[in-house]
Amino acid sequence: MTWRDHTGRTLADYDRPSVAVDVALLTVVDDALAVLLHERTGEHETGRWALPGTFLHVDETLAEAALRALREKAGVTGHLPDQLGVLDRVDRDSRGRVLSVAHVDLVPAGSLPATGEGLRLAPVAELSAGGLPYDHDEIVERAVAWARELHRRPDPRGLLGEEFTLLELQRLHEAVAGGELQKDTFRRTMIGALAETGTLSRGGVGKPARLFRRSG
Amino acid sequence: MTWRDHTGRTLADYDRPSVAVDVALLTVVDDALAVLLHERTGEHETGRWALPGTFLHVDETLAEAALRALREKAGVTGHLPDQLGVLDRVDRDSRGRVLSVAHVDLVPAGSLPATGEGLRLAPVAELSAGGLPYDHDEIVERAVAWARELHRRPDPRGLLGEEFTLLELQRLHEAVAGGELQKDTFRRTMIGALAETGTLSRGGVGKPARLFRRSG
DNA sequence: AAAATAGTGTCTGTGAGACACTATGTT
DNA sequence: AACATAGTGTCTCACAGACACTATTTT
Repeated sequence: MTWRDHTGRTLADYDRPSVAVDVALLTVVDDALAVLLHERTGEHETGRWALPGTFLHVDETLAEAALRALREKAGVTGHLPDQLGVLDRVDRDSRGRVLSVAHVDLVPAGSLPATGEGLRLAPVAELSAGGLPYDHDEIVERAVAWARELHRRPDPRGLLGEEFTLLELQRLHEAVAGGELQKDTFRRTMIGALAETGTLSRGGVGKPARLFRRSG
Repeated sequence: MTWRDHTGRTLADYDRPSVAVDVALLTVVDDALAVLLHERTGEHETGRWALPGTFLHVDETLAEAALRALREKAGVTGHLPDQLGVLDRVDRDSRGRVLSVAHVDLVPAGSLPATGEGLRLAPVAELSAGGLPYDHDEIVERAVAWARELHRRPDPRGLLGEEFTLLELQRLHEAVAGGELQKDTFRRTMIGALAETGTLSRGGVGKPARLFRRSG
């Protein structure tokens, strides 16, 4: 039995907006924070780079749609983005009324497919205003702020793998923060959430560094 | 000219979810944080108290829909809620696939219409789990967390009016925080964002207190 | 020996938290 | 005088930031 309102109409009788999801998938390459873009195909948009996105189907959750967008548009699997918020300007999409639920994740560069072939990792520091279609510039801006807030803890998304030196951890955090950090302060703020493995790094110049893993 | 995809379809040819907005309108009454509820009317829901909400129309923004929900369901005007996030469980609404974009605001109790008549201010501490329909319990929970984070600054929403004593400010912050605060610490953390008016409170017992207003 | 990186001792400043005291009004 | 509320001096603790030093490795 279908629900009807006081005028006998069902939900299907009312005009509805479309709902899209867009995903800002962040990673760190060459000590710089970057976002995954894919090249659009279609009549008036070839050559346009944008965030992976898709329309929400009626039988899936936002998280499922975000996963599907990553898989279909960028060949990426294995990551579960967080929700950032809804972009709702009435004229944000020329195809009609489309809400976009923005998502974000921060993942190891090694977990992404090879770039080229309509796939690109763009350093966020080099994105100019207006460089992305729709309001994707705003999504990236909010995604970067999300990542910076997240990085009060040591490598919360495990971009470095299980074991790492404090210098490696600091380089990662500097890439996300977008600036240099001081090594003694950094060490003392992070050390509380790290555990020594007991082994030392090998193969570099200078004094070998202790290896740590995340803890607490 | 209407946009068409590669199969010649327009956006209207695809099945879409409905989008609702729900608003957790918080206030402080009797030194306690409370949320505005209204009584639903309709066949199977009379007697059910819920957050004010409505369906998003295709030609309005989420903010406009939130304002409309407050006006039509609760007779409240003059407040602009913030967006909290999207609730998207596939089965959250038995009428069909409905996303809810949750909103929140914190307003002076004096700016609300009289309660009674299907309108109620429920202290959030007294709401039991499962007491509200849909996932409105979760919305209220997130709204309270939002208000607590907001209250790192003195009375950011101006619930006290222009001038107030530090004790009045402390009582407000205790209501939002849901617990007692220490007066000397509270004074010193807030005083930097306050300016003295130069006048004193009148009419109470004990030493008259200086009046302050927000600044910086 | 020189260079490079790892790691720490220590000083300073800030700010929260807590205790106890002083100050000034009403009853 | 007793009480109630306002306001502050001061001690402690924790932590961020900065400087400079020591430690251990490679070249």
